[in-house]
Amino acid sequence: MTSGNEAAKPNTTDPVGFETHDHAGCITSALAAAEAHCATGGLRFTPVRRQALEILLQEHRAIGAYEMLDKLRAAGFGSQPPVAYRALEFLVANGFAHKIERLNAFIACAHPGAEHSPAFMICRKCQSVAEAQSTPSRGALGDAARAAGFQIERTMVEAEGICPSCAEKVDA
Amino acid sequence: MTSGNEAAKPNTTDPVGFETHDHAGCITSALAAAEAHCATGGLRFTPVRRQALEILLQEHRAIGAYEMLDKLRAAGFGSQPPVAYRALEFLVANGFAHKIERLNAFIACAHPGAEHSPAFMICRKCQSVAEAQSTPSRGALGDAARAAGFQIERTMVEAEGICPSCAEKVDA
DNA sequence: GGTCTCCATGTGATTATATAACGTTACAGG
DNA sequence: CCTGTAACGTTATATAATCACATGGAGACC
Repeated sequence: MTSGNEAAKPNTTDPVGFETHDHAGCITSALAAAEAHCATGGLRFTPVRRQALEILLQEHRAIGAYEMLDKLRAAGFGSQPPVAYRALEFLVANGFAHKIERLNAFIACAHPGAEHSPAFMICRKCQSVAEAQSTPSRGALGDAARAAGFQIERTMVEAEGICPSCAEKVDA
Repeated sequence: MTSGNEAAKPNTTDPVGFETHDHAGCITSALAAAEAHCATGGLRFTPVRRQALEILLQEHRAIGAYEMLDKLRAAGFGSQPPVAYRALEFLVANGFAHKIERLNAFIACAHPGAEHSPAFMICRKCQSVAEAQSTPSRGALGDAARAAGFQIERTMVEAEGICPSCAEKVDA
């Protein structure tokens, strides 16, 4: 609410999560993209899976598997942990969501469809999470991996710190 | 065992974990370094903490808190989870060990004393872990953080893939 | 249409990981 | 010696994740 730039559309490579945006629109388009991707790839975008993705998109923050389970139960689905874990596993496996290892929590992908290796910025005050891009194979890690003969398949990058919103609250 | 280069001493910035090295020596020197650091900083390098670090150094791999607890119990210390978690918390807080979020496990720091932001290479076959350096604030993530106004305090970089040893076993 | 198979779902039970809360003990400083 | 603080040990509990098994639906195939 500190600015009135709701007309500013972030492009798909911007970090998302610390700024206002067209929320209803991003939910709709992400769901549509997921549906299309599933149809193309022969994947089954079942009701639980759709609901789980919609929950992640609505919350727009990292939520734990049990919190997801509560919401799925409230929506009329099963009430045991595997229900949530299986839906989340599907979403993560297909790039619709990511797991934040640091928080043992899950968040909707901010750049659905695009091939990317995500990096996350996690606020240690308010726990909000923004997704950015990382360049895993470049830089020191890539050099070390090549030198050691290690074949990188996937990288997790999670930065902990203070988000702009919390920074201006405390100012110190 | 594929090479006889046990005389080759890796320098302190090399990745550690996928190659032979002077194991007894690295344990001794790491314990001494920890002791010295604690004496300097007024920290208490108590028996449990020392034993915990020695266990991590001996194993030279990532071990879970409960596995650590078993070993501490065997060494005559308390047998309840907080015993292990507190020792590990101390070691991590003071840079003697790191937590591998991906594995919910802990590993002795390979570059004790040095200020560094570690990056890990985790083999998905044998679970071995090597520590390298990362350059968090450089590259795409640093750019995104600056653009978003996010103040990075700490970064976790964990790469999953195949270690050289497992790679030559399967060859595919 | 029948039926077979595969995959997804739902459930109960269990395992794994981590922390809360509290009393006791060791130790440094006055 | 007294006192404050930090570390330790224990009980109990919270949180996270998986196992194992039964049911059911959608598509493939005849």
